[in-house]
Amino acid sequence: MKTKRANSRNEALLDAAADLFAEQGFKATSMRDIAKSVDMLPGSIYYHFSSKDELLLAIYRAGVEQITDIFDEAIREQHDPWERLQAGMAALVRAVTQESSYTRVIFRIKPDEVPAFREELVAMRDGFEQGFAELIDDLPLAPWVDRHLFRLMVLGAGNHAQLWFSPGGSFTPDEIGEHFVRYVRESTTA
Amino acid sequence: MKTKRANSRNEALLDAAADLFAEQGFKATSMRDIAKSVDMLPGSIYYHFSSKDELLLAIYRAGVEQITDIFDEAIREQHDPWERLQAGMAALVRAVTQESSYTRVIFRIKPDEVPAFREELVAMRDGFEQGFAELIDDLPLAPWVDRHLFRLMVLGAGNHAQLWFSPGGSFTPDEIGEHFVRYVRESTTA
DNA sequence: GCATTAACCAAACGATCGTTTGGTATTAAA
DNA sequence: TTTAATACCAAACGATCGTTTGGTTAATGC
Repeated sequence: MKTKRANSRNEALLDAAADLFAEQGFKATSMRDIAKSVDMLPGSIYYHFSSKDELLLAIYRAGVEQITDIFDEAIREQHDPWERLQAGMAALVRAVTQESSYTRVIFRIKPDEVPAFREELVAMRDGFEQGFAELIDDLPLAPWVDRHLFRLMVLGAGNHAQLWFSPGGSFTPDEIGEHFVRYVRESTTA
Repeated sequence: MKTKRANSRNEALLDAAADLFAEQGFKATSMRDIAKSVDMLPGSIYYHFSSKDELLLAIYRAGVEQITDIFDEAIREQHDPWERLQAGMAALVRAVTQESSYTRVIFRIKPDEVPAFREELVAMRDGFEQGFAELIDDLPLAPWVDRHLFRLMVLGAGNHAQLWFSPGGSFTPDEIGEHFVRYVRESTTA
């Protein structure tokens, strides 16, 4: 039985760490930074999490859960395969740019930055990308299209949005998803 | 007039630092790492470069020069706008994956990691991406295609190759460029 | 032959890092 | 009313970081 207080501080810590990791990166964020933003002393964090790496692991886990939900919800109401891809792309762009710090951490922090949990992190991310792969499996692509390469191209384009997307810019995530899919749809349709 | 010995040690330092930066990242590479790989003591590096940041700046400069050359040479012999884009894409994929450590550093180290030189680094990278923009300006695209967004999509797809490309994999950089362009060509042609 | 400069070494500096340790209020259970 | 667990604080640990300082050796210029 967990007390309310324990949970709230625990989540506050995760929130603060997720914010900082998403904005400054993992190595650039110190435990002292995190502690300060929740009004704690650095050592006190270790009552809640046993290491900085474990902190990232928890954030990653929550982030993957979030992005999976966002993604699933976005494509659920679409039935045309291309429109499903479009909705998925829009969800991806939202996730890497404006959704939550947790989802942004997934695309900002690379598994190699945390050697101790490298494989776990890769597995988590792959779990999400699997959803994307299924979307692409359902597309009526011409036989000369390599679905693996096609997925990497689309995923790369979406991931890259984290480097240039601006909330006040010319396009919303939905519009970006729409455009990107239109750019490839006719060329690759069987 | 510089002596041969000075230059060779200077270049050896840049080479070693570029290798390490490209493989481990900027923050994860210490001056002691660099020193060790050229059989020097850490402090001695400061005879050649005044700071770690300056080291990266020099590598960035050389890297942009390299990638610009690679890129220009790749598209020079092509005259059809789509084939020029294809050649440019192939060059980009080569640059971010297997070309030289210098070019890979440009796509691995983000300007925000070095606040002191952030703007210089951004300007350098933009200088290269300008070449890409010109390629896309020459494409006979349908009016509904946003060239800015189209460039970001293509650039993102190429950049992303650094995370999945394997020299012994199913595709060469040339083949990747060919596929990627084929995936968008028909859809977007006027 | 002498002075100078280039190219380092040896050693340390202060700062910051993730983390540990021991203690201390506060709360809840008995 | 005592006991015990919770949720911290205060202070420090050793390691590592980028960098500096002062000296040393070898090559070069006059």
